[in-house]
Parts: sequence; structure tokens; C-alpha cells
Amino acid sequence: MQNINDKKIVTRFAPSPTGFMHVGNVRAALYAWLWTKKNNGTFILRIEDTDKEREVSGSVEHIQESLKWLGLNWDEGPGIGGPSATYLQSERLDLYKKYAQKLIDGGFAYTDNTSEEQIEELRKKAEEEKRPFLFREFRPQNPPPWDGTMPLRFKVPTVKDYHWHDMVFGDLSAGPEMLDDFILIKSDGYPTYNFAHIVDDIEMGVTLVMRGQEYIASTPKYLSVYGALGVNPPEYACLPHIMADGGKKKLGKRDGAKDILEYRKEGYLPVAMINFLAFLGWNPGGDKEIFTTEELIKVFEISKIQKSGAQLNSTKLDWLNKEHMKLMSENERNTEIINRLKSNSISADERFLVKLCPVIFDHISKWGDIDALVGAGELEYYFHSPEYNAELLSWKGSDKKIAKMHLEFCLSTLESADDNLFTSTEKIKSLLFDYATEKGRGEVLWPLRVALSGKDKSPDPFTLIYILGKEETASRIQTAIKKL
RNA sequence: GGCCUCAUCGUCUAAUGGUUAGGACAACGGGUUUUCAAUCCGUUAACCGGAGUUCGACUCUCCGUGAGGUCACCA
Repeated sequence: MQNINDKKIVTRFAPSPTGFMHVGNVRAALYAWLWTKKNNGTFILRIEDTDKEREVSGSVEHIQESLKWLGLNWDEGPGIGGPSATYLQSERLDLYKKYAQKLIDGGFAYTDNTSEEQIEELRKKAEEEKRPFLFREFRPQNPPPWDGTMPLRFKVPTVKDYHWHDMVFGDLSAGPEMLDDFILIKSDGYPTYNFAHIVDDIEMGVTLVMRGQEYIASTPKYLSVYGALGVNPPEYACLPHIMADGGKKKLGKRDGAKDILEYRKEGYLPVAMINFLAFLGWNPGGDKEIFTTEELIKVFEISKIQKSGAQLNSTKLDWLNKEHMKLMSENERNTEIINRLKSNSISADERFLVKLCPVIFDHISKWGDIDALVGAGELEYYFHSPEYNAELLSWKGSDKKIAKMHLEFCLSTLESADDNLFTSTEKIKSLLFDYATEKGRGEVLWPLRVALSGKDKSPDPFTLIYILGKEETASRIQTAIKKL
């Protein structure tokens, strides 16, 4: 698959290290990644750390770990390097200066010696007059040469309407009021995002810029800079925002957006997470919903990205995760479940735990649900004899003597049964099922199940017997009989 | 406020002028399970409103309405 110009596709994910990554950030990375994988392109990870005040230490590592968890490997970037190394903007300051000088030389940039107070005043005035504030209307008459201590501003060359194409939103346009003399280099020497990303995208050969739709409004500014630089702009694909679960507000850190690594902690599968994220605002058009990452790469199309923002739906994520868990081999699943049990300080004979795994699997949609199961004591009776409630033991209040009689029959049947009949639920069932059917399943099976679990809700008695084993089963039934 | 964008079941979406508007999640009901879970079957549920264009509009145009974005020495 190649694009129209037959040139290699280069995309980038360029987060700023201001904290953790949430679902919205990661989806942007995923789409860019899917598109490059599909087209055999290059996926660049670039860290936009030009705002030293908002930077949160550890974020760079956190971002990388998040991407690695999901398998979104980058071809160039931190830890790997590449032809444009380094990939940290704070280490590329000379480059931005070089480009800034180009703009100055071409008459496209000037020193802004206006005081912040003055700007503030002008801005207020514009607001009072209900018209947009445009710095270009107040350009200083004789700006001093730029010495790096004052901000450097872009000088909009031609004020006009802009029309451009976006791979998601289609044809877009903006009026001249969106064009203004914005700051290229701040007074602290760092470039603004508006400038740095353009320089880097040019230098790194980026052919497609994917980013949130909040950048649509400032695209004319960028186009104008590309024009001044005499460089063709890349293609654009803006992504709609993801809305918070249950609301219509843009997902953001302040409205409870979760760190993507939280999902790892809760035991979601990376492949399910990818599947879920991919379908949040995109779908390939068929009825198929469960996709492996490889399959997604094959069918991914930018043109099918939705234009409106999708709401996060964690219930659907749970469903999807379960579907992907079902796709795992039983061995893999058991290993995960047993590890999770162990991390909850549950230890028992390995063979016993393996028997227990399928039952646990039925009740969870992610590994972390096991924590809750353990915490609520739902698994207690597998490991310790339960307390018996004599009322519970008799079927819906029927005669305790009858319950006792049935239990005694079950006990003697099981005790006299051959050991190898305890190797499957089906075999155990064959021992007792006919009797239960004859006498009334409820009357027989209810007290039996309660005798084994002590609860009114549990798996069926045959499964319980299989898990507990012959000896423990007999011992529990005996105890229950004494209670009656 | 200026500018820009978006709009199908509760949610995620399919439909590219002609369908009984389809699927999935959720919800609800039922079968199977002694019970829970799982599973199977089924039900409820949507084209934001109004004008046009057209033989025919969810699909095209315009006007409303609603929602979102953006107007920083943040990205």
C-alpha cells in the first residue's frame, strides 16, 4: 500500500510531558501508528518539552511505558534515536534559532518589545468592543533587532482566507481573523509549540500530522508559516475529541480521565484496549467487532474516522476485554488467574488452583476483578470449610429430615465411588443426577450445594465436588448432616 | 462575542438518493441452569427541527436549534 505521491509515510506522536497519558492521547497515537504500520511508514515519537513550567518529571518515561504496554513501538524517538536525534525539543534549540533567523532574514519575524501590560490593555479593549484582538494590528513601529531576550513574533505575510483539506474533516476553511502574529520564540529562549512542531515536522520529514481537532482553528497560522518558509505543508488528519464516560464533556484529566496505565493495573489486555480504542470513533464498516492488532492494521482507514466525538463506554470495554480473554488458550488464562490469586496472597496446591480457574474465569471480565472477588470473600469457601446455616440447608423450608436423608445418600454414593470418577464434573454428575432427578432436583441438589459452599449462590454442586475433591467433599457433607 | 466544526436507538456505530433504517454494548423478557455466573433465543429503542432540490431524501442545499473547539510568552 502506497500513498498517491508514492512517498514514504512518516507520522509522529508528539506528546508534551505534562503528566500521564489518557485514553484520548493514546488513541491519537494508536491511529497514527496503525496508519504507518499499514503503509509501511515511519512512526516517530517526539517529546514536546518546551514548556518547562508545566513539565512533570517522570512523564517522558511514563509516556514510553504506556506506549510499550500497548505495543505501539516507535521507529524513531527516545531510547532508539534516528536520523533526527535528538527527539526532545528542549535539546533542539539551535535548530529553532536557525529557522527563526531564516524568517527574520526574509522579513517574516520581528522582535516584540511590547510590554505585557500594554498587550493586556489592548486585549481588554478589544474584548469590550466585542471584536477579536489581533496583535498584527498593533505591530511595533521600529522593533529592535532580536537578541533573544524578548519574544520573537511571526509576521503574517498575507492576510487572507485559508482553505485546506483534512483527511478526517474534509475541506476546511477559516477567515483572516484566525491569522495573527503569534510568538515563535518565547523570552526564555524556548520556541512555542506553534513554531517548534513545524520546524521538527519539516526536519523529520513528517508527511502526515494527526492530532486533536483543537488544532483545526490554528491551522491557518501554520499554513502561513509554511508559506513563509517556502515549504509544502504535510497532510492533516484531525481527530475528534473523546467524551467522558456518561457525559458529553471532552475527556480531560480534570474530569477523571484515567492514566492509561491504570487499565494495565486493573488487568485489561493490551489487545483489548487497542481494539476498544480503535473503535472509539472509527470502525471498518462490517459487523465484526473483535479484532487483533494485526487485523486492525489491515483494515484501518483514516477516511472512516468519525467526525463527532465519541463517548467513552467502560461497560463495552469490559465486554470487549472478556471477548479477548476468551480467545486466549486455557493455559494462558490459568496462568494469569493463578498469578492474580497469588498476588492476593492466596496460595494452594497448583492442581487445586487449576481446577478452580474456569469457575473464576466465568465471573470476571478483567484480571483485576479477581481482587474484588477475593476482597468480598467470594472465594473463601473453596479454601476453608464454611459455616453452615441449618435453615439454608433445607430446600425452601422443606423438612430438614428430607434434606438430611438426601445428603446421606449423596455421601455414601460419593464415598463408595471410585477415585477416578472425581476427575471431571461430568463423571460426578453421572453419579448423582439420576437420583436427584428422581427425588426432585431442587430437594437434593440445593442442600448438597449449600453443604459444600455454605452459600445460597455458588457454582453447581458437581463442579464444587470436582474442585474440592473426594475427601473434602465427604468431610463437608458429614459436617452439614450433623447440623441438621 | 468573532471564527470554525459536528449532529442516526441510552451508548458506539452501519447506510454514500429508493432498506420493514442494520449490527454491537447496555436494558428488559424467556429457555437452560436448584441458585449466581456463563450460554442460547427474543423484545424495547434512533434519522435534532423547518423549508427547499428531486418521481423519491438519514443521505444534497439553505435557515434554525443544540453540542463541541478556538481566540496564551500552553501544548
